[in-house]
Amino acid sequence: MALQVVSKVEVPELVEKRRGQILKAAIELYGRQGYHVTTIREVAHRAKVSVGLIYQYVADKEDVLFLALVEVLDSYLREIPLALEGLTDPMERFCAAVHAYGRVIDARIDATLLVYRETKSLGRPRRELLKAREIQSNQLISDAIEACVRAGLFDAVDVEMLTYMIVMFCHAWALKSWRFRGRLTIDAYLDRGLKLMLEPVVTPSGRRGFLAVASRPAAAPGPATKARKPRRPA
Amino acid sequence: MALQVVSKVEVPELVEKRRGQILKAAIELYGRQGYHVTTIREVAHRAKVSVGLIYQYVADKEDVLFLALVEVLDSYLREIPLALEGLTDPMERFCAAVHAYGRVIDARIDATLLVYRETKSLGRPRRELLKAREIQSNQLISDAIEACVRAGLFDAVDVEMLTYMIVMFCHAWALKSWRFRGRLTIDAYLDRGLKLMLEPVVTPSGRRGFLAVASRPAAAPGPATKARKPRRPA
Amino acid sequence: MALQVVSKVEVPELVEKRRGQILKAAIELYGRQGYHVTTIREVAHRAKVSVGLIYQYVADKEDVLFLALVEVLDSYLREIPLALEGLTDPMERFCAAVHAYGRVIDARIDATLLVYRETKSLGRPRRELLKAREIQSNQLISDAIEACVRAGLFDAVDVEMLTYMIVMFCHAWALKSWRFRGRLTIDAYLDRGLKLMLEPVVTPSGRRGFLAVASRPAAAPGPATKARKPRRPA
Amino acid sequence: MALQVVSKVEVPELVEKRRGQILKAAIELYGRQGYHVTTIREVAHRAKVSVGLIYQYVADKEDVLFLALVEVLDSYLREIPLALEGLTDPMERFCAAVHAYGRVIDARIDATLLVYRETKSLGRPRRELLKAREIQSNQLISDAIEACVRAGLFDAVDVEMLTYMIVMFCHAWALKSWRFRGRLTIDAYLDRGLKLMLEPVVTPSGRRGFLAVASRPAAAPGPATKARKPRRPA
DNA sequence: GATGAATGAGCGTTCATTCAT
DNA sequence: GATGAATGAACGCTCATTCAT
Repeated sequence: MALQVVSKVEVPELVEKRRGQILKAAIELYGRQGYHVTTIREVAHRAKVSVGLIYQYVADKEDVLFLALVEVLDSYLREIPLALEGLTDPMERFCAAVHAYGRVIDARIDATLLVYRETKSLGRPRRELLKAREIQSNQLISDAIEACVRAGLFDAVDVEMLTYMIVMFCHAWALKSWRFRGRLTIDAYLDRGLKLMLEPVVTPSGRRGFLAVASRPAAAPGPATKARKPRRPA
Repeated sequence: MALQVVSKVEVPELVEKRRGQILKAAIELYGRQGYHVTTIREVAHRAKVSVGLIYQYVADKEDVLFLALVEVLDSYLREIPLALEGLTDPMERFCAAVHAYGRVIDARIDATLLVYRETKSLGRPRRELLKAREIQSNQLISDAIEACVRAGLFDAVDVEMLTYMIVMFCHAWALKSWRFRGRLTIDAYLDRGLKLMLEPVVTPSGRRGFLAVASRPAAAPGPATKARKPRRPA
Repeated sequence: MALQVVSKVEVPELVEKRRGQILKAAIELYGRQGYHVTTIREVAHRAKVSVGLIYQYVADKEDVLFLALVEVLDSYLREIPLALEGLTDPMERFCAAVHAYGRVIDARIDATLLVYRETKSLGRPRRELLKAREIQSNQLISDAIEACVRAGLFDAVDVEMLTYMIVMFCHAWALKSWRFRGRLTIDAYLDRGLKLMLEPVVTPSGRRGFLAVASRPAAAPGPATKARKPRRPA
Repeated sequence: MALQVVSKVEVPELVEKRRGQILKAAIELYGRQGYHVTTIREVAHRAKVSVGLIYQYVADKEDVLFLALVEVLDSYLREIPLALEGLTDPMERFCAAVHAYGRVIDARIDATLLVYRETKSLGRPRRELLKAREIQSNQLISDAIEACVRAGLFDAVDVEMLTYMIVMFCHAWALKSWRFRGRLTIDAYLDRGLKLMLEPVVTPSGRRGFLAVASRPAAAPGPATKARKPRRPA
């Protein structure tokens, strides 16, 4: 199938390791310079392997792009659940999810833009697979929203639309990074946005929890955010 | 300067006409297939001119991209003021501006995505020029917001942030068109979004006007929106 | 015939005038940058005419080269007899001829090199024509030599070989101009060379005349030679 | 530096071998047709390699020209010392040097002309390097002259001027090959020229040696000269 | 007669991909 | 499994030449 990326090498650990090297290099280079402008030679060089080796783990230059984009999307899918571990309060979980999402994006702005810029360079079926991955991320957010609704913390809302707006707002941090970067931390940015978006949604009973969560210092800073300014309560 | 695109032909009308042909073809092709994948030969062919002719009006392939992106951004700057002509009520003007913005985007989804995808392929100074163009569009929206604030229709708000959210929301129609396209018209999409975003912002006195404007059928459908389904009141 | 350069314009004075403009520009540009590197556009620009005009007086880019080379060679054929006018003494005529030759070359070093560099770019028959022109120049020199021989001023010599050496010596001023230029004037250069070459050739009776002619200051400096240092008698 | 020609392949033997192939083809083609008229494809074809391969050993077309010209000049520098090996008599060495020079030129007339025709196509620094190479060749000749002077075989002469004349005379064999080729061998040509040029220079004591050397049949014909006619003693 | 916009063949160069070692 | 030299299709771009005005 066009979806499969075939490797001439069989040993799974080797495939994992080599592809890891290659993709790391590729994501950096594609993210910085763009996919089409980056040559396989450059990727090989940066990954400290030979050109030939790449073609043992991948059939195509396009395969590299595909794997790279999948890897970026997967990193979102790994990070968000990680941030949720141990949290039980729905409001807390919701906020944690959004912040986790924002932070992965902030940590890899170029990679995020890469997804936006180069998804179209892929064939139809692979684009669909990527879309599915994105929907999975969204699901993590909308699950958190629905939990809040069920817990009576949010009004009954158009969950899909709200999810969509939140996700777009997170992505916008990367898409328009020149606008707020340097002036705001990702966390401050998210809090301001959430407050605006949730105002009409949070129930009176949810409001306390929301305020508490939103205004407390970020629980786990993570390596993603370098500077952190005190968030000013709206 | 790197910003200037020089033409070997002097006659301004000819430059206008030929560049028009070339850019139309380029925007279509770049929008559909991507910039790097599209050859100058393809552009020439689609514009029904010879390869050589393109190079009489442009110094290199990157110039074509630059002019294409400028043209797309300029079309926004042309359309929004057009939609405002004759309108005096601030609320009406605000809504008209947003809907006009949304409609140009809807009319040229691929072109909008093109801007997102390929701006990075340009050199620094040209990227800055494009950013300036975008800020001009945003200004049109934020002016409309401020007028509403002055008229007491909106609360005093963080105008910059609100503008930003609205703009991103419009762009999102293109960026995530697969999500709502076919299920919603651009106007319905905008109304739903605006309602969500403005809820905490509109003053009681503004509310009547807002509802009136937002729920009436789109005044001038324009050529942008093909299908139009009745908007369901939220 | 391939030798003919056809003009679309009939009026001979016009052809003369226009070709003059074109060739002046062409010789300058070809001489400085080389024939292949120079575009017809550049020639047109420098000649202050349009590209199209050139093609009314010439069929080909190669035609321009051909005419240019002919013009250079013809200028030699014009200058040498001019310098001989009024002179009757064979020895004087001989020296005048050589110096005249040297001076045209000095005056148009680039043009002379052009002939060496680009003759091969022409088709066979035209190359032959050029060769014939060169032989005509040589004839002027060898005629002068033979007159000296007949007058008993030179021994009976291998006239052909001597002519050849003198001609090459003149050309060498252009071919290796970096070697003596600035250190010697063309006249000093010629005198030194002639003395060396003629030593075994001049008869005792010729010697007085030779010394007299060779060591007197150049009769007509001409515009060609800028600096002029007193020739040191060998 | 602009002087260096960089190769993407590191292995020195391979570089040597491949460049050898490429340059052989290039010198032949450039020599026959001219540099600008010859395409890289033609060179590749004649060298029996692919176009791409050339660009692994050279950065651009101009590099090929540069290496070609250097190779031609170097072949002079290799051949002359070779012809001197084992010879001790200054007069013998002088004649051997000149004949060796003449023979390499005769063996590669087109290559010699190539140097004259295309040196100007190179950038300044490379042109200087070539000039330096030529001066090295000249040095070999002038060293031989000076040895003769020291041995009392030549009068004290303007060594520089004499060297220059001899060198030009050798080059002239190529530059004006149409004149004597077929009628004279290179050796006969050289002997005649030398006799003329050296007449006023050779001392009585040197004369015997000179005549002996000059009129004996060429010691080592070498592969350079194909036809050989008996030299007629002057 | 003169112009210069338009054409398109053809060149230099790149780079994804292969395959002998 | 890994290497990197070799290939050649294909692209961006130039420029001699034409021809409508």
